[in-house]
Amino acid sequence: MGLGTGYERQGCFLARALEVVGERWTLLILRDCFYGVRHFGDFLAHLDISRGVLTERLDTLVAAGVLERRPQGRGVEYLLTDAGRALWPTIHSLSKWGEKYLPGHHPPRVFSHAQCGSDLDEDGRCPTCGLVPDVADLVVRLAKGRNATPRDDPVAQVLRRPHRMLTPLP
Amino acid sequence: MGLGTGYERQGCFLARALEVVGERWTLLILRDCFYGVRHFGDFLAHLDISRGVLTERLDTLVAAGVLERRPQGRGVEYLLTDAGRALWPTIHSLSKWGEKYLPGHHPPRVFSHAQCGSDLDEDGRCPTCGLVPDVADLVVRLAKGRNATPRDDPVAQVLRRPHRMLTPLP
DNA sequence: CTGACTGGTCTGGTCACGAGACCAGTATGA
DNA sequence: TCATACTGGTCTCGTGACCAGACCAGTCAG
Repeated sequence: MGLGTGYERQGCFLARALEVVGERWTLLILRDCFYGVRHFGDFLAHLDISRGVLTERLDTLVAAGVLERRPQGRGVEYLLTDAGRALWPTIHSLSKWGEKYLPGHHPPRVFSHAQCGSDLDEDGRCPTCGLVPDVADLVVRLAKGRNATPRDDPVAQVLRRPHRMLTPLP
Repeated sequence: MGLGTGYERQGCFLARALEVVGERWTLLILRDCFYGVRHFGDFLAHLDISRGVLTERLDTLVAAGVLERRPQGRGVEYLLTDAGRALWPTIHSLSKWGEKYLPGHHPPRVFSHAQCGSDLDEDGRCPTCGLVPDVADLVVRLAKGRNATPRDDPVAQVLRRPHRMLTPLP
């Protein structure tokens, strides 16, 4: 769909935001970016997304200034820009909403403040420091519990152990 | 798509949430619910959405426990449940993100705390009270500025003046 | 030079969406 | 009492997005 997904006449910034970030897969791609995924092939393996759609979404996100595309070594890196990082509160609150109100057959991921080790509360605040830490200062880990059908790609494997957000992954 | 939008293997509550709330139009429907829209016909007039899709989205939201469907007088009312209201932080933060990082040719909507009259900050907090007010205690208004192509349905007309969130609209 | 790896493009079938015609139940008014 | 309008839908058909998988081009290692 690219830009102008049919929400033009809404005259509303929620609609504008959804033109960039509201398409199928986009928020999951960004979630992976926060986890530290940077390469085309890793997105492909971790999300069950088709190549064509992944290409299109990455292009849209780069065009919108949410990701930066940077050739590197053998390959290409996609990195969150400041605008991209600013989406963290949205992603976190939607995740927490799902955890609270929707049934799921898998353990949630927990975010903790790297400096003091406390788990964040529902609003993303560190209960010890009282502040909302920067995403780069968070560690994700999987809560205890059995996942019925765990994935087995390289990204999923790294994410079984605690991992510092935004640091390169596999 | 209904439930099971193809994100099943993600084992992640963000994906679960997106199965309910991540399809085209859904968040805009919910935005309208927060504004106080309750009737099929008003959603239809305010969003440029097709009848079939609107029907399907409302059904999905009711099935997921986000909206409640209640026959009333002549017609039917769709009301936010507690789970539905809990989506406000997500919608607000995404809106604010769009306002800050995306170009738009229209004035933003501003939310203020009804009790003390202060405009909310970026995190949805009332700078005077220091707390995050309940959505029901907010008033929306349109910031000053010209909208290039304003809408002219009944809902849009009411929303030109300040309006208490969640109170019935047209 | 060859083979493997990465980041793609292209294609063909399927499924979701948009527009608009149609319809059923309930009030309302003459 | 019957015609009319209003509300909340359903149905159909054409178009476009998505998925799976084949294919491809550039680059680096051996």
